[in-house]
Amino acid sequence: MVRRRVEIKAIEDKAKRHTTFTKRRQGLFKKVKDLCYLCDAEAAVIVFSKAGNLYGFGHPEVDDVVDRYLADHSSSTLAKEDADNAVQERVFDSRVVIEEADAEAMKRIDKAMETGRPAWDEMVRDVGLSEVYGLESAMKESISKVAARRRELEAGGGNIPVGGYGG
Amino acid sequence: MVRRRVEIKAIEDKAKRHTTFTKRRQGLFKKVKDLCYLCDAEAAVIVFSKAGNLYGFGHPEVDDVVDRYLADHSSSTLAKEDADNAVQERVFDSRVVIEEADAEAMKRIDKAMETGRPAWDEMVRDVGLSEVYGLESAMKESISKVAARRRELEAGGGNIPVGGYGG
DNA sequence: AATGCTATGTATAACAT
DNA sequence: TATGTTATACATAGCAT
Repeated sequence: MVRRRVEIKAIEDKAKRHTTFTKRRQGLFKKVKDLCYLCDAEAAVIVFSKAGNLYGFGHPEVDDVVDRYLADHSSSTLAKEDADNAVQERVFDSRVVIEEADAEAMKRIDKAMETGRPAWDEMVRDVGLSEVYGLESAMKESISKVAARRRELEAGGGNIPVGGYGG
Repeated sequence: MVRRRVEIKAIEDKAKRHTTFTKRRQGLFKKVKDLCYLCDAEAAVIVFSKAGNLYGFGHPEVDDVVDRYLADHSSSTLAKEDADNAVQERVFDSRVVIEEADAEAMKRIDKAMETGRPAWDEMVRDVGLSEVYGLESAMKESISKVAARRRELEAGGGNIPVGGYGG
């Protein structure tokens, strides 16, 4: 039990890696919780293990924070800190891009939607940069609304449409 | 400089809260980075300060992890740890729900898309639970592809369509 | 494999600038 | 208000079960 200073490099031994992953993941989630409580913040962590398992913690909920992230970050300045602690800034105002791309792109998008979802996916392969920005932005906007609607319904308050599929 | 044991409750003093937020956020990001390096994991943290500012860290990128989360978590079991360290399980296989809701719901979705994006948003208000599951799931699937396509284009490799809006 | 223990490394609260 | 210093609380590597 000497615990030498821990080197930050990939742990090769599978059992050891798993133990470290479990312990540090727990510690990480606690840190997030404390940060939220202490500073009245909202936060989420999403972790994929090497094996591909998904672990998440969020306050108030992972999904809430992710939805807010999707709604916010494409129309504001995001300060991202990369792995070397350098800071990169990215400014991206989706509304401008949408206006530029709107007319022609939306025509193609609507056209593709008419023929059903598979074509929708394939269509993405042929889309240009401005279009993809507009498309992604529009979808993120919508998905926020859809997720909000889902939570509303899950909470039990939703108004089921006539002839709908409630439940 | 006595540093008494820290109580986990809201810090009222604004200056102190800000200092704590900054320091703990930095520490948190480092923890995530170390976890990823040590255990060959992928992870992202998203933090909204009380003031509403967005901070993020991810390996390899916040967006990559969020995209993977959106693609994965609605079709698998997610073990979520809540604020009290209890564990909740939520199983949600979207594919089953899609099949159930598909025919009628997709007709309405396509119909709404034909008339443009505003109607798309409004339509969500009238959608039922099964439909909203199918809709959300389909959108998450598609947004993954769109985001992937965007990154591809941003990396410079994309094939700009004829008559497109490249740049 | 998961959990408990404890020596020790690390994060950070209070303070100073 | 942001950054640096330092004493101390906290997280956790190594080991045992």
